[in-house]
Amino acid sequence: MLTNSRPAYQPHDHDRCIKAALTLAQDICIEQNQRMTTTRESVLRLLWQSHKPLGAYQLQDQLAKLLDKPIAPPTVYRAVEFLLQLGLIHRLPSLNAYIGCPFPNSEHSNLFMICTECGSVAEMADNTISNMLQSASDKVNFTLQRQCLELFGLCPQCCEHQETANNE
Amino acid sequence: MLTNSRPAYQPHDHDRCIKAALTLAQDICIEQNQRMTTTRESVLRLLWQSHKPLGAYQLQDQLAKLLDKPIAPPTVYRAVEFLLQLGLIHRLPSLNAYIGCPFPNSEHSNLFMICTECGSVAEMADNTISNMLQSASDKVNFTLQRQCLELFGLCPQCCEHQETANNE
DNA sequence: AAATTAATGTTATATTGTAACACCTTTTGT
DNA sequence: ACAAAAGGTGTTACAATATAACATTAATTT
Repeated sequence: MLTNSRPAYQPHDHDRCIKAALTLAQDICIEQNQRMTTTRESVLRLLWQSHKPLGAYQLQDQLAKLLDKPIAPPTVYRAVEFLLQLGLIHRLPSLNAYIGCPFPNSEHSNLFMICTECGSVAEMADNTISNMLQSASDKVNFTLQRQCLELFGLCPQCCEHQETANNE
Repeated sequence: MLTNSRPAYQPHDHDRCIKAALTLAQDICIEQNQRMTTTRESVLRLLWQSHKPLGAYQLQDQLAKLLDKPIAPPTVYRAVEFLLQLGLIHRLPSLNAYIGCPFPNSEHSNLFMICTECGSVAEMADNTISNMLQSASDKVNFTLQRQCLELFGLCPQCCEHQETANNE
């Protein structure tokens, strides 16, 4: 099982997270003969700034500030599209938002645990689950190509807070 | 395992599907002391018309024709909201679209198999999968509340078509 | 350096979803 | 049966998300 639930949910040296993600992204770009431009890298950096997903228009605002110039929606969507195709980020359809992928170079099943309280998102990749979905698909003759699994609930922190709140 | 993949993918007496769904919806409304109005029933009927999901504005058009009067977006969204809350329909976040739920009164896991070719959607409920997601959540201390699982691929028909096309 | 390709800027607009308030219809209590 | 209350719909306006089309600039190739 592959997951970033530890770092997503707990305090840690996040600058290292970001740096690692950006370096890896660079490598992947070179490998695939793609260009990691300033805009694209900035968007990726912003999506790694926290473990909470950002919408396109939040990205627009933050990108405008970061680059200190006006940014129009297409710029954001293009960068996002590029990063999606390289598997460097994911789109969370139920939130209309985007988040950095913690393991971009490994095949995985796009399983997200979304905290309904604080909005944090952790990703998990689990072969057992993938295999099970594959065989469930087989059973009904569905040719599985790709998947997006969104789980909603409470992250460890928020769950604890709620419990203590209830006990008062 | 509970699934509507057979009827979703194969020709069948769909009028009976619709009728059954509407009757069941009526029962659930009475049980929950809610009102199944003309608008709501029409929307439900439209969402059962085919095994393909409809967007809000497609619903708007079709509802306007069906009721022969102009319909504004809020009317659609209200009906949809109502049906969602009763569990009579689902929203497919990746498609911004809605579809009738084939087993509205049973707890289930919202697993959809979306054909990327023809757009048909089948739903499946499988305890093994639910349990597995539950235990995966437990492992990282995530308190699972609800889930939405979207699988993308080819339905049996479209898969077959593609194969024969490739063999020519 | 010119030609080509890739990326970005810019404007306008399409699509999806809501807020707010007026009006009507059904239910409830007397 | 009637008034009051609650629930549902109509209407207008607008917010939020996403894309099309074309002009311009930057990078790469020849």
